[in-house]
Amino acid sequence: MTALSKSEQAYRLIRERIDSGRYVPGYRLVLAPIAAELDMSVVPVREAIRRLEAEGLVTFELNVGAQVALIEETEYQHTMQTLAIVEGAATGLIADGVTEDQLTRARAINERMRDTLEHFDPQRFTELNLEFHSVLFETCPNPHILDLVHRGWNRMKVLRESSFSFVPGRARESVEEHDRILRLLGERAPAIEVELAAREHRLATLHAVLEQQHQAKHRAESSAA
Amino acid sequence: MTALSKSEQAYRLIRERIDSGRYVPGYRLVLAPIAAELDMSVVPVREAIRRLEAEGLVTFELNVGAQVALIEETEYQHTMQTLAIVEGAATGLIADGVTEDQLTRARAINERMRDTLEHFDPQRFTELNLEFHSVLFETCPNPHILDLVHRGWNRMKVLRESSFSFVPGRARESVEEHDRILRLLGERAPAIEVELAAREHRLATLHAVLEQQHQAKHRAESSAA
DNA sequence: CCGCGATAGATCGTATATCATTTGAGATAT
DNA sequence: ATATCTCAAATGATATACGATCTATCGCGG
Repeated sequence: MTALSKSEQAYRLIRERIDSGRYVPGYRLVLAPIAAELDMSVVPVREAIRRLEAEGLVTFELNVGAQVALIEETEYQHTMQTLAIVEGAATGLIADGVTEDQLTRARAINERMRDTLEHFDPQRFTELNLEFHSVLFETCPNPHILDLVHRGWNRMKVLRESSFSFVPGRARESVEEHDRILRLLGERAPAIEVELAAREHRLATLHAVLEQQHQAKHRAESSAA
Repeated sequence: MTALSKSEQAYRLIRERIDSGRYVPGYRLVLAPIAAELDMSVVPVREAIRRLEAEGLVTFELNVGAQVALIEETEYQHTMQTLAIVEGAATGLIADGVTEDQLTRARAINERMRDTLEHFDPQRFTELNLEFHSVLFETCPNPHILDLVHRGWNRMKVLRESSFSFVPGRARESVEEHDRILRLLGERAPAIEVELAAREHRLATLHAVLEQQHQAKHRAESSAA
């Protein structure tokens, strides 16, 4: 009835804790305590950590051990840029086969996102955002691309909690960009157009965050002077 | 002096054998014999196989074991399509920062490819092709995208050996498309233009292979009738 | 003759034990 | 005071052993 190997259990636990931020970047994943907590030996825990390593969520050093992947300044940029590319591509790929039902549901989700703009809840907004894109990706014919999108999302989960805060006003733009993507899909625009719109959608968020960081830095410097 | 863990040794051995085609798709990776051959216990071998699983080179089933990933008809398409997207993106990203030195070396490699067209050697051609793109990717600022490209190449290694043969005439076109990409890069064309050219380059190969398969199938059917 | 259940062999999954490596604290010498 | 050396504790890496699970074969009953 378990149908779940111990290494799978360990994987899920560690993964969940990284996602939730309980294991922050830099946290050392020591085998023995984790194994003890899960009431298993270290062997399955090692396997779980190896999987996480292959996914880029933890870094590893021979005879030293694993720690939750650290994020450099540029890491966020690269992840977002990559996500923009693969998410854009995935959206472009659905352009030809998107159904009216999908569009209807996506529109509904986007309206709910619009509603939340009044009493804004970043957590909820992010959830709805994932839902929005997930609905569209349902009919993506290329599972590889979808896999890359999901990897990107997972990576973002780690990054989000760290030092990258929310950008005011970006949510509203985001909803409008969703409108635009839905409109393009609805009027059966060329796939490349849809792709680039989706890509820009993600890149716009990246640029907004970078801009905000730049300004925050500038403020800090002038106040220090 | 070893500086190499056993699980790493196991990983490399298995990986090399998958790449070289010695372990064909469907081949069952049984722990004990591999461990015996490498003179180690099964534990590091398991870890190695887990890594390969995370990379998609082998599939895994609980309590049954691992086998080299099988390729369905559509798998090749999806892999090539994904590779077209990420390789295109990577090429687009270098557009702004490409150096004259890179272009010179890439041109030289492409000329060597042109030379091999006379007495054609698919193996050699593929090597040079990788070299060509590698030279360009040297300055790619986004390591994530590069990683995706390499994953794609690895995946292709597995697929190439299987059932997807060479397409006559495609090599010459390929060299010409390389010329085109180099020309765009040389005249500092917009990144998106470079990206789409590189993407098309890869997609053209995909379409050529599909077309050839379609014709082969058609021939088989009419001769059967 | 075919289908189904029992059984044995193969193989995987995990625990325990041991060896190897790293790291840091304390001692010692310069 | 600082640098380096030594050694012990912590931790990772691997081997071995055993129990669990699957798979294929064989025999039995329909």
